[in-house]
Amino acid sequence: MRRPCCAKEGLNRGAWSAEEDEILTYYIKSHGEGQWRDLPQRAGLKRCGKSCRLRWVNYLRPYIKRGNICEEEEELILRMHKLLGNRWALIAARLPGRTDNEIKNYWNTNLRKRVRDRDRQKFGMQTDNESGQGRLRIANSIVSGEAHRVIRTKAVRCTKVLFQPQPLEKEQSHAMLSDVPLTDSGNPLSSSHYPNDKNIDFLVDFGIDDLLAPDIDLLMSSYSMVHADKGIINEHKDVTHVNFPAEESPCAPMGCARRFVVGGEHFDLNGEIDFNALSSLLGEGCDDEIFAY
DNA sequence: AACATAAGCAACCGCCGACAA
DNA sequence: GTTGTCGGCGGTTGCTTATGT
Repeated sequence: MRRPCCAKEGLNRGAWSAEEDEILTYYIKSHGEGQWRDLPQRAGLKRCGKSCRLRWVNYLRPYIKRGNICEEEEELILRMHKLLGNRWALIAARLPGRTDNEIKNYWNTNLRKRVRDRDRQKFGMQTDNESGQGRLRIANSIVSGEAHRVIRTKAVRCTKVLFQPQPLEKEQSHAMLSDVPLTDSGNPLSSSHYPNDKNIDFLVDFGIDDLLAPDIDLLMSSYSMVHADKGIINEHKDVTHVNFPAEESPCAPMGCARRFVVGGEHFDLNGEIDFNALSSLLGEGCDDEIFAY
């Protein structure tokens, strides 16, 4: 039987006071993160451990950016959401200083409605205003990113993928896809497995996630270029290689560790795959076909 | 000015996967 | 293989603020 993360009685709830923030920040800076269950007691906070973690992660942690999501970030969110669905933590991981909660809130309050209206225009449906609906709380399958089906895929073994270290032009993005994927046995795939092959075997053998990682790298690199121009960020400029150490990637068919390195930082890619996004990525129209395996 | 409604967002809840015993 | 714990995630709630009437 799972015990609750903390005793609920006598604990503070709701908004955090400045004093609580100070105590939590001081404690974590001197003792480090982790041990959230016991942290409140040790720090002298009348809060649930989960609440402490959430407060730290979403608000108190250093280098958190708040508000003013710029156009480039917004574009990145839209594209990532199209690729990954509601995987807020994954999306936030690609937006330095942003938290999953902020991205989620931003999507729910700004982007979702906008994209939904766009989709409805596209499919000739009513807008919210036209139908007289108010604030939507329940999940709506027509909501963007979900208007087309999102499929959970099985990953395949992939032990190592290397990218050329030279700087990439945007036009070269799709060329990244052809950077020596490996088969289960570790051998390079034949040219028949490359993206312009419509054969479904391409998806099975190549590994759908392998397609997405480069695309996300592209997103990051293009995003970084824009921001580097503005002097905002530059830490993601050098997308140099993708590496899947065999010992870290047992890569059973159900779960391949999808890890890539951007500017020295490691990212894991675990996500639902949007095949429509994939089709646009590949420049192939597969709207009418759903591949599941 | 007062009230109603909508929007924004911090925080909570419950579930799940990873891990250890 | 089973059970319990922990940390993390996504969905949802509810309070606060903004806007409309």
